[in-house]
Amino acid sequence: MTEAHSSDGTVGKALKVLELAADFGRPTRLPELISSSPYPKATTYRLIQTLTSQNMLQFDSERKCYALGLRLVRLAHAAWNQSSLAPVAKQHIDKLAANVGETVHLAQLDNGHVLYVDKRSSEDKLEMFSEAGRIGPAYCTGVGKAMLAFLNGPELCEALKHQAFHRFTNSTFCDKAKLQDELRIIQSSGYAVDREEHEDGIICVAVPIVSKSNRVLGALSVTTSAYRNTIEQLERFVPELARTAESIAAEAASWKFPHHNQEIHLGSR
Amino acid sequence: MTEAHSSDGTVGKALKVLELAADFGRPTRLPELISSSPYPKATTYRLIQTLTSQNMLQFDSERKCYALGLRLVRLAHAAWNQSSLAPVAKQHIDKLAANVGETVHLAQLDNGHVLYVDKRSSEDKLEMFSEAGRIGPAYCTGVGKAMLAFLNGPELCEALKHQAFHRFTNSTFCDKAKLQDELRIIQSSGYAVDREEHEDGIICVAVPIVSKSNRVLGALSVTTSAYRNTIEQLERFVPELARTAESIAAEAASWKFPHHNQEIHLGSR
DNA sequence: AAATTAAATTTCATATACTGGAATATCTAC
DNA sequence: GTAGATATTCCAGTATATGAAATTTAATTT
Repeated sequence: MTEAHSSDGTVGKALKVLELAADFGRPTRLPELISSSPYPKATTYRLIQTLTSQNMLQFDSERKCYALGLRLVRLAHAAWNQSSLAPVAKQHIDKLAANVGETVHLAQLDNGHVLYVDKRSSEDKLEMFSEAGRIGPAYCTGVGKAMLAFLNGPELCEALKHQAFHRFTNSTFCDKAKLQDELRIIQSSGYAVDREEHEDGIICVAVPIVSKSNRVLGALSVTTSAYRNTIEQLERFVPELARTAESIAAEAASWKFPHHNQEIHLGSR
Repeated sequence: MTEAHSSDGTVGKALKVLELAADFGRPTRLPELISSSPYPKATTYRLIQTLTSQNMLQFDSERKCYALGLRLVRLAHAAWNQSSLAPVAKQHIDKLAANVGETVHLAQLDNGHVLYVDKRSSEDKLEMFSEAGRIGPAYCTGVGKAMLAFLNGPELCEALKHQAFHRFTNSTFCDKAKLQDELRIIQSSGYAVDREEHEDGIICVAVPIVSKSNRVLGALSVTTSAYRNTIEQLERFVPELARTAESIAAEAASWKFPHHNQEIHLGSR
């Protein structure tokens, strides 16, 4: 239903090109964009022009390359506030992180992938966007599996289509069947475990955040180093993790329209 | 030249509608969007459909409202990494914040407005998007005035068009002439001061970050409470602030293509 | 400096996708 | 059950996007 059909007319194409620019992960030259685009040269060229004129891309005239525009950062700020669990979860995560003394991640599902929307870390200073907005695989991360396990049939089916099953480490589950077995276990236990499946030396436990109506809203995890802790030690955190997830779900439900249109007096756009 | 003409065909209209949804600052109902849209009902309706299908908006079926989509958060993460000064400036800001022991802001100009892209705070924990992506006025903030002062003629002219000159506090400069006088002072002194012009009780000093070729890249500020410090005390930080700005500009210049396309193995979008 | 190659931009006839007033269907409330 | 609001679809007319090819511009080589 709410699938991102690759073709929603011109707008879909423009966003596809924008996504290409994002995928390069660095400022990109016109020919690179054109050749990686599924659309003909002239079409791609004009879409890029339009996106640039709209500040969704920006052109660096010295280096002759295109990068994502800052307008996206502004829009994402609004998106993060309006649509992510982060503002609702903030207080709860603060408390959780303080109690467990390990890194806490808040993630949501975006197109079958894990989107990290917030993070608390004992050591690091704040990392802002360098963390929030990051994406990762769903099939081999704690938060990813926790969310997948509680999706309903069609949702799961859709999400599974997007899994790459790339082998990151020796422990990575590389096929759908094994993953589905694992998901069943998670369903009954209520939490997921990542045993260095995504990154060597990194383990975590994660729980889903599920609404009253059984919709998966997101997931919460506690991550640590495999050299510092064992899975068993992490599992001690599960009850508190689960309690926090519940609180977040409850607050998300009550937070109908929490954000009032705080007046920002700016001129024309 | 690189102006955001409100009409770049369908794409421009779609983005305009997206912007409307962002401006509400909260999940919005269809009629609200339709009536605030400059386009006819059916057109707006379909643009919303397209944006939703593209995950730029998301529809909350329980509350029957549209909110900005998480795809924006993902895209913004890439934008922040590629296009903002934040990744380049990170180390420098860390050091600066540690030395001055006050809140440090990194901002850039977006369509005549101040866009905060990073922040270091002595007290607060990390605040992620709640800070990064925030916008503010240029004409009455330290970072804003610092940037305006070093724009060239056409750029300044363009930027001034977007200033609302709303009176936030008793100290706010409310007209263009006074602002321009102030900008001249900033030009010669090299730094800007905010004497509670935007928010009562908040003062700051700011310096622009200017490239070798004299282009304004951004601005850096140290903020504090008017009750804790005086402007004169803040001015002691100006030399270090200026040095940091220079380092950032230098590093930005050398950072041609710093980000290699770190392989993220995900499935299809 | 001329020649060669690559990159950026424009042209233009065509086809397609967008448009929007109005009709209709669907939901809500009384 | 009816009124009023909201959501969605129709469809002809048209503006807009399309894309192969041509042209201009810039970068490299000889």
